[in-house]
Order: sequence, then C-alpha cells, then structure tokens
Amino acid sequence: MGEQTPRYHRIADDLRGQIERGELAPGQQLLTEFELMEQYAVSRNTVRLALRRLTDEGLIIAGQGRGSFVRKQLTPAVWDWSVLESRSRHRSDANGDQWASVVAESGREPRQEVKVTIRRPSAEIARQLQLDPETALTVVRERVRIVDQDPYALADSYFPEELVRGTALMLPEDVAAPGGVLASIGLIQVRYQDEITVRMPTRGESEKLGLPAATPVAVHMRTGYDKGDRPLRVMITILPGDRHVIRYDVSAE
Amino acid sequence: MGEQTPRYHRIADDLRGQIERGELAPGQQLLTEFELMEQYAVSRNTVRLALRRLTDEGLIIAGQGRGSFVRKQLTPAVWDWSVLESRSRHRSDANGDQWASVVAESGREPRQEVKVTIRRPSAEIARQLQLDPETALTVVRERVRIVDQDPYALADSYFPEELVRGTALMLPEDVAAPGGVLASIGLIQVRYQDEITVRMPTRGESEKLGLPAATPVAVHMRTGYDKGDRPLRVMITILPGDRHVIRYDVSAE
DNA sequence: TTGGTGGTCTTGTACCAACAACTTGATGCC
DNA sequence: GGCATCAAGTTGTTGGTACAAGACCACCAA
Repeated sequence: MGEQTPRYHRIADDLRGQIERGELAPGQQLLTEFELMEQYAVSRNTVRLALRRLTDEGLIIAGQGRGSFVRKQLTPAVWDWSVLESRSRHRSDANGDQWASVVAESGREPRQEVKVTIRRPSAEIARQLQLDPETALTVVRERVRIVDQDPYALADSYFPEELVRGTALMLPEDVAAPGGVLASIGLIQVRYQDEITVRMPTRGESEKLGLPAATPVAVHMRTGYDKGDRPLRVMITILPGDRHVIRYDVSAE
Repeated sequence: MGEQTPRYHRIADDLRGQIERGELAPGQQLLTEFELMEQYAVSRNTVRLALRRLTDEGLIIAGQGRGSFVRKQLTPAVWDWSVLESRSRHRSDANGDQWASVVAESGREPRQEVKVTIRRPSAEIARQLQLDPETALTVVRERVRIVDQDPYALADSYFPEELVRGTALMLPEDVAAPGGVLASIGLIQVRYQDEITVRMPTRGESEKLGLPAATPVAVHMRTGYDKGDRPLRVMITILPGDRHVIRYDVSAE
C-alpha cells in the first residue's frame, strides 16, 4: 500500500481537526483506544502512535485507567516584569510578592515553600554575579510557588554570601518587606538584566511542578545591579508554558 | 516481575546519565537500536520507548537511515527587545533589521522572505489593535527570517489597513528605513507592550522552521502605540527555543 | 573522473499478543 | 449507612514479527 503519509499521521490529523473545530470540547473524553482501533480499522499500536502525536502537541492528555481527554488550557497568569521592586505600583510589595498579591486578587490562595542553602555557585551563576567560582559562596533561596495546592512555578534566588550574611534573607521563611527584601537590608537594585530562554523541562522540574507531557517552560533569569553596577542577585524563575504569560512594557522615558 | 520503574525508564535514565556526564558527546552517534537491544537484553519496542523519552526531552535526535545522535545545542542568538526603534543604538536601523545587523555582525548572512496580504483580523489581533473584527481590515506582513539558508524565526506584523494604505509597507519587499519603517511614514511608536508565551509549535510552524522534535517556541507579541495610545502595529514573532535568548534591560529612568 | 546502481545498515511504520497498573462503579457484607 | 472487595474497563509496559523508507558506501560502467 503505497501511501504517502503514515496512517497514524492521518488519524492524528483527523482527531486534531475534531479538537480544533470544537467537536471535541476541552475536558471531554476521547474514544478509547479499543474503539479507535475499530473505527479506523488499525492496530492498537497505530492508535497509540496517533494519540502520542497529539499528546506531544499538548492537545490531549491520557491517564492510566481513566482514558484520554482533550486538554483544557488553564487561564494563564500574566506576569509583569517591567517594574522595579522599589517602585512597584502593587501596593508596596516586593517582586517576590507581587506574585502573591496578584494571585490573591484573583481569589486564589498563594503559598510558597522556601528552602535556603549555602552553596558554591555554578559557572553560570558565578559569571552573572561576577564571583570567583572557586572560592566564592552564594546563598540560595529556592522557592516553590503554589496556588491552591498546585505548584505553579519555581523561583530560585542567588545572593553573594558576603552581602547577605546574617540578614533575614538567610531565614528559611517567606520573607517580605515593603520596597523589596533586598532594599530592607540596604541593597538597592537600580537596574535589571533579564534573559528569557525556552526549553523542555528537566526531569526534576517536571516532577516538582507536576507538569503534563509536552509542557515547555520559560526560564526567566533576572540579574539585579546596584547603582555601581555591582550584581546583587540572580533570580531564576521556571515558568511552565501552559499557565504563564510574561509581560513587559517598553516606553520612551 | 514486580519492578517499580519500567525498563525503558531505566534505560533512558542510563543513557541520559551518559549524555550529562559527557560520555556521549554532542553530535556523537548513539548505539543503534539493535545494539541497544542486545546490550540491555530487551525488545526493540522497549529500546524505542527509551529513545523516544530522550527525544521528547530534546536530548537526542534521530534520523531515518542514519542513526540517533546526541543533540548539540546551537549558540543562541541574543535578542534585545528593550529598545525602541526610534532610539535604537544599533546604527540607525529599524527593529526588524536590528536583527539583520546583529546577524551580519556575527559573520553570517541574514535574509528575509516577505509576503504581504490584506486580511480581516483574527479576534486576538483585532483586540490588540482595537479594531472591529467584523469590518476592519489589516495589512499583514509575514516574514521568514533566514540565516545561512536555515530558517530562524517567523515574524508577522499586523497594521490597521487605513493607516498604511498606499505606503511602502504594502510592498512585498524587505523594506527598511532609518528610525524604523513606521516612523518613515509618520507613525511614531512611543510605547510597546510585549507579551511572551511559551508553547509547542503548531504543525505549520514546525514545517516552516524545520524544527526538530521537542523544540518549543516562544511567542513574542509586541503591540506598538503612538503618544495618543493608539495601537499602530502588532508584531508576532515565533522564536524557536533552541536558537534564541530574549533579553530585556529594566532600569530606573 | 564521473555517474548511476545496488546492497546494506538504520530508523520508521504497522501488525499481533499478553499481562500489569490504575480507575471506577457495582456488589455485598457489617 | 458505611466500608471493604471485586469485576470490568482503560491505558501502560513488554515481548515478538515483517516490511518500508531513507542514508550511505562500495562497486561498476561510461
């Protein structure tokens, strides 16, 4: 049978069309693999290849023992990164808790799990903080941001150890202060450099965030500098693509 | 055999470890499926499941008839979006050709394929441009940005038709002007709103860009406003994750 | 030298079978 | 009623086979 496109491609195309036209609504259960076998007169393997294709595109999601379902897209959280902590319009909250207040406004319950460690910096972190990777130490605050019990993002902050030694930043608690936590200990960030990359999550990230298959992440790395251009902090945020929008406002002064 | 983790998980973990430890270098060919069958004493099906896992993580890439290879990451192009076209430091070029000049600086050859059409706007575009989706028309400039024959990004610009009627923007050519093309016809953008989302590419994007499997894309939507807060343009750029870094500088005035 | 031709190697597609693991709802016991 | 148990249904895992399709190389012929 000299067909050009493989059968499982055409089955996937057919199902994708049904999803895009709305004949299969978000959250709705698809036919079972066995039913699809009969409908298309193919083997179960071929059906599974087609379903895998849709899974990889993020269109459906399968659960063992339950069935396959059209994936419903979450209403994404919009995240405005174009404001300095020190002049945040969001009622005097730090950037770390801009998040908390934005979430709270939408009637949901934010929570953060914080873990603090002292570590030798990785090559990338050392470069961003202009530290010697052999001798310097960094204080690392690893946060898991949770909304209504569901993990939403990972946010890890790295500080040069000598700058924050003995301050509240070393407490494994959810610290917040008006104007930003760094400002509260006398470190004023006047400039950020943000770099955003896109990739598939690592296994560890995928587990911590409970990500469904085929969910890419944005990696947002923000380096904060004081007015002498000394780097004070690197914050790396892992934002799952299915639940976040990153926003910037760029304007002439 | 009451094992907790499936065999193909463990095989994938093993191979992933080899890649991460550098025992398998980027670009290097993996053992063939048949050899892996013998080495792990499993069926080809199981080997393929393990390889698929690594493919989905973006770690390897397979070619029919050639073999499987450790994926080498490209040196990503850094893309600075925090500058207005009108005050670009990059030798008086438009944003659209900030790209061209950055690429040219690194000794590679940039090229753009441009297609211009007039269309009724989608709901999203109409909302961004504050147009009536029933009656309004938009001029759409679809560009494929190519570096050394390889497609690198898609950049589609949408203009309200009444604003650009009869101007150079309606020519299906690679137009450029000092200070930006819009400025050259009297439309001055003083503010942008950028929204970045992350998702898997659609089939069409994947084909146009020749993306390997498991390559997510960043969708960068920039809406430009004049000083009366009237939207002048929406530009949607599709940036494959394996070859782009998005950068912003955020500073106090 | 050049070009085509064919054979071999490798991954891709498609089929079949069996059991495991998990979910869900029904059943029945206390 | 409440709770444990069971059975049926569904996807997950693993084994097998066969042929197709693309890549690559060696060989031969012009």
